[in-house]
Amino acid sequence: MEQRTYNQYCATARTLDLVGERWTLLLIRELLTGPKRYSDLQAGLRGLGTGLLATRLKHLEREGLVHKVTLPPPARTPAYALTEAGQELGPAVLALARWGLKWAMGERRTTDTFHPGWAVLGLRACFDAEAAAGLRAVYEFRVGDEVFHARIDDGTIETLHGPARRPDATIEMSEEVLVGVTGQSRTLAAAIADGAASASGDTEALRRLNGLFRLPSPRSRTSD
Amino acid sequence: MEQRTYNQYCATARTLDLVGERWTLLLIRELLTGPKRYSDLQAGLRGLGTGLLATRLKHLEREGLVHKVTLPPPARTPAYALTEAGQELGPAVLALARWGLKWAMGERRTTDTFHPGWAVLGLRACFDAEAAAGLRAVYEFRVGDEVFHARIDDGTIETLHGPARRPDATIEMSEEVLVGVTGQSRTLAAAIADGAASASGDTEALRRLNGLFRLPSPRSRTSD
DNA sequence: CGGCATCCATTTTGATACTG
DNA sequence: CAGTATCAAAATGGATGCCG
Repeated sequence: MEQRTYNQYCATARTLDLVGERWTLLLIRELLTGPKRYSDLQAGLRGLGTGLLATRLKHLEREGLVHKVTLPPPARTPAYALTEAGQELGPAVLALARWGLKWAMGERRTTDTFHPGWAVLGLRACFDAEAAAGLRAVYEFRVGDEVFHARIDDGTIETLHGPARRPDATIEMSEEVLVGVTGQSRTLAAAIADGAASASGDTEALRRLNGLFRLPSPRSRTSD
Repeated sequence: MEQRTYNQYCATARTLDLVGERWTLLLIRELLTGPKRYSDLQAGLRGLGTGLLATRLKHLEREGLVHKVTLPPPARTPAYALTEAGQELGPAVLALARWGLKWAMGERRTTDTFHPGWAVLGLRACFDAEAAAGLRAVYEFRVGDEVFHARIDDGTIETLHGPARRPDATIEMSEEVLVGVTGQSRTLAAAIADGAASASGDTEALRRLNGLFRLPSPRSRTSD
């Protein structure tokens, strides 16, 4: 089973040799918000069969982008995490996401799955480092039965799956509302203002929240 | 013939629905340095059959990322160019390239093809906007029978195929030397210093050239 | 649950031959 | 040169079955 390659001495092609196959970058997207178990990965990637998932994981492991870990007690169950090399694909994945937010989102189709983690990663894609200068805050997001948190520290952001230890502020909303925010049919601020989302915690942290993310104005590709 | 999709309401997945198929991002990479004719695209993408190239181009055209143009006189031949939406994939492609420069380059294999344009795009990937503050210069690169130019204007860079109208400086080298620079077995400055590359033109422009690009230190993925 | 193996229907792709 | 047409080889997806 020879590995397929573009056979080009080019940085882009070499990267795509490693992560350009179908599902691979989405697998990495899943892991960018923290380690995940096999079944969680399957759940996040409907359509990816168990066999292909195993193949992809083994490939990424062999190539040093992913490694197998054992979740800390009380879980003690095996999971997959990104190595440093894998983590550093974050900027590339987020660049693809930024492009998609501007040029490809549109409405949610009835056949589209949706997971809150994708929107949380979208926050990271839209994070405005300059607007966060001097801010140090942890926000917890509760959506349906999923919890995420964003840790902001003076121009840097980290978005992880799971609860925060001591969040400065907590924002809670339904999955539907988050879908609306993702597609920019409403802003997070508007959702909070009209009660579709509830926010609590440190007033100053909440006040600064709105300015931290700069969403691109959606554009149509067909009319240029 | 239904188009395959991940069926996810996620910006990354939507982007990959459009440009995630094999060869597509490399096709866009080719066009990032300017319009190209059908046969030039084939030449840059060995292994991509003519049938698939036609399919990909038609798809990208239909999706509004590429449009067909007629090259200005005296060429007057049909070519393909990126639309605004297509151009804006530049940051994503360059992010993949930056990752590859750090984590995936290694040596050139005997089976690897190489085109100077890829290295020129690599320059764009490594461009350090802060280091270019206040600089306005056009550099022309001659490698083998290919010519490119980089136009730098106070923190922005544009790298295009073809000669510059009035370059401030010209750098010339063989393809082998450029391969060495790409793989970081030697720096551009060193190549100029030891005569492997020749540079001429405005002294000030040449003096600032070296600081403009920050290459990542190559790292191994297997030993972390 | 985690993970690999197997079988099979569909798609994608790669390589080449062919046409205006 | 710019593509179409054709066909063989891979890759994918989906279902299942197995084993610890």
